[in-house]
Amino acid sequence: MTNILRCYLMRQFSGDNNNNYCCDMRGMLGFLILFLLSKKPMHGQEIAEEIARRKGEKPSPGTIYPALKNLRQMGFIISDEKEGKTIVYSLTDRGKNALRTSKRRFIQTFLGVFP
Amino acid sequence: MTNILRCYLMRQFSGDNNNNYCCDMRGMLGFLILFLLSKKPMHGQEIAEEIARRKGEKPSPGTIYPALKNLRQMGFIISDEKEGKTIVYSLTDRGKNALRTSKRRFIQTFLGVFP
DNA sequence: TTATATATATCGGATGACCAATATATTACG
DNA sequence: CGTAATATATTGGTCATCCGATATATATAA
Repeated sequence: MTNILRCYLMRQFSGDNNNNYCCDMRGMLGFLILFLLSKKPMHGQEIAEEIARRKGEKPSPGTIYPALKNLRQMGFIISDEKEGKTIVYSLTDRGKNALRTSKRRFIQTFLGVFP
Repeated sequence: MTNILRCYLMRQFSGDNNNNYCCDMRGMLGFLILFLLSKKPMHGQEIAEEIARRKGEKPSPGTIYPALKNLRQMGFIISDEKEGKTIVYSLTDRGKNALRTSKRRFIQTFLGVFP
């Protein structure tokens, strides 16, 4: 595991606050993808389209696929056997745990923003 | 107004999706500050402490003050006359509008994340 | 078969959030 | 008064997100 991945992991999903990355608000894309995949397994384009529906702008391939690659390398998502041209991703148990932790922090941070 | 500020403005607060910055998820700090100030006027340290309470980690001075400066330069917040060592910030009308737009986009993007 | 559309993938570059270190000003306390 | 603590502010540097461009593979249509 590279240092970059470790930092990303710590920053986004660690419950341990003894690191310097907690205040970095970047990385909502990974979080959002995990959340979307927790609803139902999807392939890359499906995810991009769902994000487009929510944000009004579709993330480019250069955004979505590296993000998926990171999440896969971290063991948070797994790709089913490639069938044809689509690759369907779903959450691993580790991904579910990561999402749970991440969600708790997200909710706590933005408490009151939602009506 | 510099180009950087314009891009930031467009990215974070514009309802116009015809720009290339909508998919950038960075900048949650500015949004969070606007939200906190909408509850009550605060000075820098108060804001930092409230964020610490929510996130579990206090943003450094090098994070919070440039963020406040940006928001001020964009006309979203205004500083009351400096009394002693504290500078109390509050939202301008433009800041309130920005927050409203930003909030709508935030809620739409993360729909379902909150319980 | 060939052409087009779709899905996946990678790379280079730009960007700006963020922190650590540092500096200054004001207040509080001895 | 001088020292310590608090609040504000700036700078330099690191970092990873994100996009645009490009490439490849598969599926569909002609």
